[in-house]
Amino acid sequence: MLKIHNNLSRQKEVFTPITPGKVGLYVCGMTVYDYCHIGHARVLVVFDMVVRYLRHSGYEVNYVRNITDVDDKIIKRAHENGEPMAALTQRFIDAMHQDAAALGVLPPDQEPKATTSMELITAMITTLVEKGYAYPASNGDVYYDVSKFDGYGKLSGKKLEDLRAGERVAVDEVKDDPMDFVLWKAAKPDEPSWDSPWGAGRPGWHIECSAMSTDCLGNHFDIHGGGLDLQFPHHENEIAQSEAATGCQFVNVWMHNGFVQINEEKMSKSLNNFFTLREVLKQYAPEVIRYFILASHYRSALNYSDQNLDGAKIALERFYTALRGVETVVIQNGGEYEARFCNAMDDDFNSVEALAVLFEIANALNRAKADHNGAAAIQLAGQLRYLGGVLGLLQDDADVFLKGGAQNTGGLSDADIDALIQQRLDARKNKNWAEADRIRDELLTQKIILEDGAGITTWRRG
RNA sequence: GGCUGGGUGGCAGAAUGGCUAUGCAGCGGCCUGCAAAGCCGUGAAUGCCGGUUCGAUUCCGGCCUCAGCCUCCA
Repeated sequence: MLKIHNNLSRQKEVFTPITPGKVGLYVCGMTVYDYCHIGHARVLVVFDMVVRYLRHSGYEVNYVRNITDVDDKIIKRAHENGEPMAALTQRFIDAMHQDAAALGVLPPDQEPKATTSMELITAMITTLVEKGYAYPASNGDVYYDVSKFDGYGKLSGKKLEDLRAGERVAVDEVKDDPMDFVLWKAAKPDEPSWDSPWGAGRPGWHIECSAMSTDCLGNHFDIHGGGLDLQFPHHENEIAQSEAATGCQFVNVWMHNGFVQINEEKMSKSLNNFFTLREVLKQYAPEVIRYFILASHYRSALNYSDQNLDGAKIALERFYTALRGVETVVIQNGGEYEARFCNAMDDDFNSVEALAVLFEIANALNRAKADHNGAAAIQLAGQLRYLGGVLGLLQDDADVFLKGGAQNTGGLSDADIDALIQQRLDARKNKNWAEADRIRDELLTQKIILEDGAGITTWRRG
């Protein structure tokens, strides 16, 4: 029985889909004007894990993840670069898809873009204006009137009066209320724009998600996710827009993943303390990053550090070392471990405890190998790969992972290494331990670690 | 100022009203020419102060402290 922490109620609830057996899931994706950073990687991986587990549990999932391809920052960046907005966004959409694929993130079922959803967006704004929830302002913008929506603040736990008294709310002359937010922005000269009943302009950020999510999944759907920083105001505003427009509940379960922190501080564009995924991938294998993300609960803060990434690498080495040398046979279940694995995942996607179960399988697998129990080893290896696959992990060939190591450009080729190992085997045969140790040390300076087995020497990159 | 969520062994990081996390590191042993990997064993924790309870790290209250939201942000 799957339980999910619902941020709307701030507690774990038994998950009950609107339509039995089916799940509609919408996740706020990226604003494409730069490369993905580790925070984006976390959203991608966390909800990929959620989708994989929902499917493993037998649900038919319709996973929608949008792309914001028009907004102030994009327009600014395109202007700085002196390139058309569409060229800029396409470049970073392609980059994002590459990054997601590297992390083993499966493509969403639908990936709507703001710029190709303008009719939906203007239609929803029209409805909001007609119903009296929105008003055109003197400057050509259209604003949402928060005072008209009773439930405003229910997701973030904020009260309008507190928000108005907040330190950082700027007073804007054209708004009726400082908390009103923009649905449609009138175009300034040289800005990309679309026609609308209120003149040429572009959508405010929040409305696109209301329009696209209800279009793809219906007025009322199961799960909406995104980073914790989107809870307010973005998701709060989505609720206000969608529920005012449709007259029914928007979303049953709200899920937010925690931040990636660096030195105990949130990693963000505005603080300029972020690492792009591409930078990190120069140092660590993609699966190491995926493991690092899943080794903390999705709602906790995730502290980025070389030490923690190194720990993730070592943990994966343990798994792949256990899998190495065992014939790969596809097994479609986790055997005796499946129940505990699922109990962990059913508890609000507790991937950390699920990984602990995988370590137990690795331990049993190592014992089976030590006991020369080949049949048991093959079975356990299959179960480990199967359950690992539910998390999107351990699908690589063990030798490929272990010999791949860090970004080893230059240095010794596999053939060079094999030749040196052969020389060393000859030396060992002659009990020339000094020469054998010399070769081993020489390889170690290149971060090649040798492991002498029964009559065979294996190696890996450290 | 208003509102959230945290503080667990050397590190990372789960869980729990009484019993075991898990990984890394440490210590002892096995294996090895020596290592590495692996196996077996082992020490080590619940911010502070009260309360409830036979018993609290877990529930309640207060305090200290950290992070976050209230402005674009995954």
